[in-house]
Amino acid sequence: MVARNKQVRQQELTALIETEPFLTDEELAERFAVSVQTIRLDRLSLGIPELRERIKAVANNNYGKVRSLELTEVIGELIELDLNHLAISILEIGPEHVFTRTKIARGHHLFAQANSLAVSVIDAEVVLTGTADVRFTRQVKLGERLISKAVVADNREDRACVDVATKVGDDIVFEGQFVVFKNK
Amino acid sequence: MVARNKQVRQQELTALIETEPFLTDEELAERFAVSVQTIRLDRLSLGIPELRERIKAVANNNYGKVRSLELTEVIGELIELDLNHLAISILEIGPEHVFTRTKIARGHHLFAQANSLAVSVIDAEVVLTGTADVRFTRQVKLGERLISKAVVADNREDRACVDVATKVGDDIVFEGQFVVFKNK
DNA sequence: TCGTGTGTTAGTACCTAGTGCTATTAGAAG
DNA sequence: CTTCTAATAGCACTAGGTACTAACACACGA
Repeated sequence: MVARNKQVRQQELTALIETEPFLTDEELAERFAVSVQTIRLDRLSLGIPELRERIKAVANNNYGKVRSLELTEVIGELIELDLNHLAISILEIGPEHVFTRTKIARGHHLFAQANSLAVSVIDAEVVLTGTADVRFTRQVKLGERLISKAVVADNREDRACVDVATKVGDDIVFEGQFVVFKNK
Repeated sequence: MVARNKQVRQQELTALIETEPFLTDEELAERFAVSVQTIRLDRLSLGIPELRERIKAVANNNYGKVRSLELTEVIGELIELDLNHLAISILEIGPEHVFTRTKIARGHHLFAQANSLAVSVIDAEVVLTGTADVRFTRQVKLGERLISKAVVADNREDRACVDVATKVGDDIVFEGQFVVFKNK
């Protein structure tokens, strides 16, 4: 049996593994109705690592990722913090931040970076966002590095006003005024 | 050599695997200066699965999580959509949305729900947030269900104005005015 | 002192999901 | 008919285990 569908199979294999990375060679062989050895050769020629490596990659990715996206107190990497005055953070836009079609970052990630920075710059037990007035001034693309700077404009007993500006290089991509409340 | 440190070692093992789940029995044996077999017996009696299962668990967890948190087009569950007029979504506040200490939801999740709803209600190829004016009117706690309603107030050729209100029960917890831009 | 029990180590056979290599075969094209 | 490619098959080997058996050290108690 000569399969001139080799090319087709290899394309489908690549696509399949992208959507379902947790399939063994044996399961893949069944799906494509070829031998396990053929799948191995395909993987080899396509540079697709073995199942256990694929699982590890997913695990590793997310072991860091979920932490940094959801479980840390600040979205992005906090690189400077002068409580009640100034804070700076960096966020690198990865595939998880963008619209799949356009590769443009979703607004709420920029908001999240700025909001968490505005909250963390204030020195109080509990700080919550009250109001925010934000402008998205330029599109942010996959791979760009957002540098966000929060400056405390007004700091009273129960509330503070924080101005946040986010840049990519010299371009301002986001500006926001946050009014945050301090609870005892 | 009688080790009365068995109990201590097992406690430390449990803790270590929680913080560093990607260690083989051999590496663990070295750390605790015992034989590999001892580590195996410890894992067995503590019910700790083997390395490959631990990796799988991490991968699986996050394979679902990242999708639902980051890769979906709309944050929350879209329950009604009348393009260019109205959209409603529901978001249940889970542990991943709250500050660990206070169990209060982070503002950017409320923003994300509202922002993605405002973007999805507009019928165009590419829709991006331009400006947003938002107010967080009440704290949202772990376990509460946010019902967000987006109404298109003004819809022009190149831009639209969307009002979003989010409620928990009858309480308004978030209000926002989004100006979104349509790109061809 | 002699057992007995606990903790630890050692070793074997087996498993999965592979790698890497060497044939061998089917079938189409020259 | 030969030659090439795609596919298949088999073997030795690997990591990181499971499951089990055997042996030994040492403390404690009668």
